[in-house]
Amino acid sequence: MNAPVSTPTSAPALTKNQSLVFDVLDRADAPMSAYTILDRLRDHGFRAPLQVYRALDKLLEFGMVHRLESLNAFVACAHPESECCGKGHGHGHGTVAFAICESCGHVSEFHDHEVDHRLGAWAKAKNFKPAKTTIEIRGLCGACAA
Amino acid sequence: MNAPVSTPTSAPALTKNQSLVFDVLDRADAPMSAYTILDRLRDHGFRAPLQVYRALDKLLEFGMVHRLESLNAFVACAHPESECCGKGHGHGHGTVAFAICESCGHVSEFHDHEVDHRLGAWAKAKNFKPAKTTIEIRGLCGACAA
DNA sequence: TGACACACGTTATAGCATAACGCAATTGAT
DNA sequence: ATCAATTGCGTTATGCTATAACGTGTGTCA
Ligand SMILES: [Zn+2]
Ligand SMILES: [Zn+2]
Ligand SMILES: [Zn+2]
Ligand SMILES: [Zn+2]
Repeated sequence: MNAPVSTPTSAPALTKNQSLVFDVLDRADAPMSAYTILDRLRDHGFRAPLQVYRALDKLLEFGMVHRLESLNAFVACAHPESECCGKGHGHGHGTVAFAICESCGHVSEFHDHEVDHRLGAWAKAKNFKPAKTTIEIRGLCGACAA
Repeated sequence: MNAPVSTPTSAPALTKNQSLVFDVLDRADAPMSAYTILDRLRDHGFRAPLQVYRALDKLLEFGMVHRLESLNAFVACAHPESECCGKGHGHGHGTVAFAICESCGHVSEFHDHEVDHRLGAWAKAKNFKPAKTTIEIRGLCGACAA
């Protein structure tokens, strides 16, 4: 009864908890911390942080959610469809960058092939094997900077 | 008696606590968390996290220390001398990237002008005003990947 | 049927960071 | 000299973020 429920869609089947967490993030207009997500889901039976973290771990693994390291918070994936660096595992995409507005909280997710390339070139030259790359720009969005 | 002690060098004068914290980081061969720094300085009279965090805040402000967001840890600045993007406030440098070995903890700090340029161009196009940019590559260094 | 994998729930604990108070020393007017 | 503003410091308490360790239930597949 706790197994994932398969759906007619292409995305990986999500369990109930994973769906609840993803829906909260997908509807949010700013990054959310795990504990904020927890509070939003108290009415759906969530009682402990682990319920959130376990769902987040899976959603991160599926590539449906991103963690913003500079905020200790999470966002639903909203990367543009440009699959130029897709890695082929279904939804997958290459390294992505985030622009985070410190005033309104809005996050823009984008991919820049040249940035990826330059960082990859540095790694290759130094014989460094990248596993995960974080790029986050904090600042003010166009609307808030005006 | 708590005022900074001026020195014949060019760097900003550091207070006793700031010097102690910087020395610990400068001698370390891997990033250190604030609490680890605290433990190293118990013998020098440190008793509370705030003593560390306040020193770190100043050192970050001076550009002598960097925070690694993906690790919640700190490193002494070790950027190469290339001052191509120096901002002129003494030691200052432009956006810097970190390659962090998940096996041995070694951190390489580097600057890539083209990456800076591309991220700046994106920001300009989107009318986003960057305040601080984080670039961190987690992976395995040459020595550990062998 | 039994071994296994996986999602789940709960309690406790670990690790990271700041709020709020008050004191001491320095600085730089007036 | 004296006062006000600033800065650094020390302490206590608190809050936020994340994981360890345990046990349960359920579906899968020899
Ligand atoms: Zn994405
Ligand atoms: Zn904004
Ligand atoms: Zn540096
Ligand atoms: Zn290494």
